[in-house]
Amino acid sequence: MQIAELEQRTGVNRHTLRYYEKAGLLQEVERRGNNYRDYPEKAVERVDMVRQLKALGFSLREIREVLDALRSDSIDCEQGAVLMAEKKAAVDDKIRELKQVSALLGREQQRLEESAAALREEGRCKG
Amino acid sequence: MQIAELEQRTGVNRHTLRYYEKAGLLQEVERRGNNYRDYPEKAVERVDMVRQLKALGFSLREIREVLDALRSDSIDCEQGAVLMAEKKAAVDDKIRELKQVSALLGREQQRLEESAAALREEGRCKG
DNA sequence: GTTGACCTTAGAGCATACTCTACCCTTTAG
DNA sequence: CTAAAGGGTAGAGTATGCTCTAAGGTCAAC
Repeated sequence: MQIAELEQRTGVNRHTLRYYEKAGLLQEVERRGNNYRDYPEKAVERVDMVRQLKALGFSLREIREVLDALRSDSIDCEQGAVLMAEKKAAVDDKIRELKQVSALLGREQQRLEESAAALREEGRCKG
Repeated sequence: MQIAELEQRTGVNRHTLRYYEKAGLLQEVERRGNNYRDYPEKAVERVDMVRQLKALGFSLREIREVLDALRSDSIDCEQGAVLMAEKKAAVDDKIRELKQVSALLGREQQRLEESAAALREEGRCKG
């Protein structure tokens, strides 16, 4: 598929797609005779993965490492397994931290709701 | 406390601390007669919260919104409760996504470990 | 064969979040 | 009093991750 289709299907700007390619995030990009890029179907999935990991706070560098290991034909197995384990540990840490944040936000939300209810006819919130 | 102590206790560069203050992330910073900043104890906690949220992929703007609502003496209760609910929903979404990523990484790790074991005396990994 | 919608590259510009430099003031110790 | 250590501001510089512009090639329709 051409870049316009990938842009439309992923919602990622074409300039950004070329940027990702330069950054090594998209490696299976063929060229036609006219020098136009020709993306495989899998590119959609791959770009979505990049978007997803990005939203979770990973840098492009980290995402590239993960994608490289997932491709796993250019990397040593054990090395790949170690990298996966590391990334998984990092992700699991993030999950733990986010759970704490979620709990904190939940408590605060409740507190604010109670104050709001109590002061519904008195005026402003006083925490 | 002075900026050097806060820098040392949080591990955050003093330039960055001043930058955070300008960005509205640290609002309870007093000044002494000599114009030196005088941080309260709570600042340590607050900076840690910023660090934590940042690591989880929140922008300073988002962090500021959360911290503002947590301070909750300058914001309407109901408004604060709504913001908290929104941020909590965003965090919970992230948790769900991270769990999927963690599972995927776990599967890949296992796959790579199995390949590594199988090919231990054959050579390179072939996925 | 020309118009218009595609595509290409190189490089400029922008937002965010630092990080550092320059230059000057304050405090503390000798 | 002076030197060293620490503080202040303003603003420059850097890294990341886009996002856009300029200049030009390609292709399908008329």
